[in-house]
Amino acid sequence: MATRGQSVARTLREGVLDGTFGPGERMNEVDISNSLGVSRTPVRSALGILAAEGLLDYVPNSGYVVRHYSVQDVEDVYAARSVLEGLAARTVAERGLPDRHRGVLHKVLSETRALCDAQEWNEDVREAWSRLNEAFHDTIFEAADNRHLRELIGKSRSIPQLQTVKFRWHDLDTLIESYSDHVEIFEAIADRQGARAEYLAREHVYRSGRRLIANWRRFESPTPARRSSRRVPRAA
Amino acid sequence: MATRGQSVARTLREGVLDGTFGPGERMNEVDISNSLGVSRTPVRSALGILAAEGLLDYVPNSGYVVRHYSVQDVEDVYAARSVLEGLAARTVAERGLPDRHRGVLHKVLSETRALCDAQEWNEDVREAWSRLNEAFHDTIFEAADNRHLRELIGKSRSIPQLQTVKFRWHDLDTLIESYSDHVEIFEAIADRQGARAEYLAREHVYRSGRRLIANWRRFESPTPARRSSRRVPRAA
DNA sequence: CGAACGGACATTGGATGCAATACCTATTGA
DNA sequence: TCAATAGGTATTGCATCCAATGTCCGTTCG
Repeated sequence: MATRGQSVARTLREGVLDGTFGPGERMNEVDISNSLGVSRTPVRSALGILAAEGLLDYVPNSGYVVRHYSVQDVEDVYAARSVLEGLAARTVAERGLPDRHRGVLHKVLSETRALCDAQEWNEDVREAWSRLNEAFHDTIFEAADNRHLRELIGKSRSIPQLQTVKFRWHDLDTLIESYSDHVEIFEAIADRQGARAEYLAREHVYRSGRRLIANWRRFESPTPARRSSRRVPRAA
Repeated sequence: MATRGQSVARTLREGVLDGTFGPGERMNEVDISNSLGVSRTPVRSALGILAAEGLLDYVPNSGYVVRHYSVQDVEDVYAARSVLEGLAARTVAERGLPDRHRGVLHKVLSETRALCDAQEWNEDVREAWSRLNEAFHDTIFEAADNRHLRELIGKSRSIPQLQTVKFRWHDLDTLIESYSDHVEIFEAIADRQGARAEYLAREHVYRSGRRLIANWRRFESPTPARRSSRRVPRAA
């Protein structure tokens, strides 16, 4: 096991990503340390890390609040992600896809294909596809073998509330369209078509982003106000 | 003034970037806190931040060491930077360059031009050009108006020892070539040529990176071993 | 009745003390 | 002479304590 600070950071990171902590919500040190059963020290360390990662905003003498991602922010993230994924795809296409990664991609694609053919849509399918989608992109990044690129992409995939928005995001048509994109990207990479692979990856991410943004707009409209209760009103 | 943790982080960050702390060097908490006249707490906070930024490596129960950037790492960084700068240039070209930024760029370019025409090369010229170069790129990022992109680029510009390597990096020919690149990028943006601006920015960063990498290789060859003295050998 | 002022409190920022862990070294035995 | 082990020590990890700061609320004065 790692240090407590690290595990607290992981826990809090998950909470921010899956929406347990809403946007604008204050991260109270003593509350968190009480609920996690540790002292304030590792909590503070974890909060500092999450702020450096961009998940929290920090104001001196006031503390940390969950960063609010507007529609504009999500658009910005996906604009950057598209060129980064394009770079990864092009790099792999030009350098050649190692057999190991080729095998993984093949497996991922055939499983996704099975999911498409089943023509069903439920929570299990959504979950399975989510993992397959991540595996596809991760494998390409790994094959690109660029540590810095992986770090940047990691940052681009950490968006507060992403999980909850994604939850109502997908449907079967999305899955099929995405699968078809993946197949083309894979073939372009396998055929060493660098420019084409880059273009396809960019376009794929752009389309995914556009769908996400549409849902993000619906998601954030009902709750435009950022909660910011510094202190709970005293009882009586 | 901000908190002590923040100023300590700034100080240490500069030290890592300008080579005061060499690659692989241990960041001893008590030494740092003594030399800066603060307690261990803000130092620990600062070290955590720098580790999250990627400037330090962290191993539990051992502490923080300055991250070693190999030639491969620098290549990776510049590969990512080139597509990010390309995205920024294209974005500005497509959305149009605001008058304010146009004015700044014009001023930066004319000052750079004056530097080229002077046909001199000394420490002051190098310093001035370094600032002008940063201003040029910063202005484009600002005009691109993409918060996430700026964060990613910031990460890509934080490389340990960058300052010391850059110190012996430039010469007059480099300056002239770079100026000519900047002029073309500016014109492409002003003419709303999005694809061309992206290509030129990419190529410009690629060339800059290639030069830096050549020097990096010369720089790191003499000291391949990463210093890792956990404790200073006791005297006698 | 409204606005400004003052006090109290919650919360964060920093310092210090203590425990735990790992490393280094010296010693001993084969 | 080399290797393994045991002990000492430096250093980190965490908890707690104290100071500082900002916010909220009640009161008072215009």
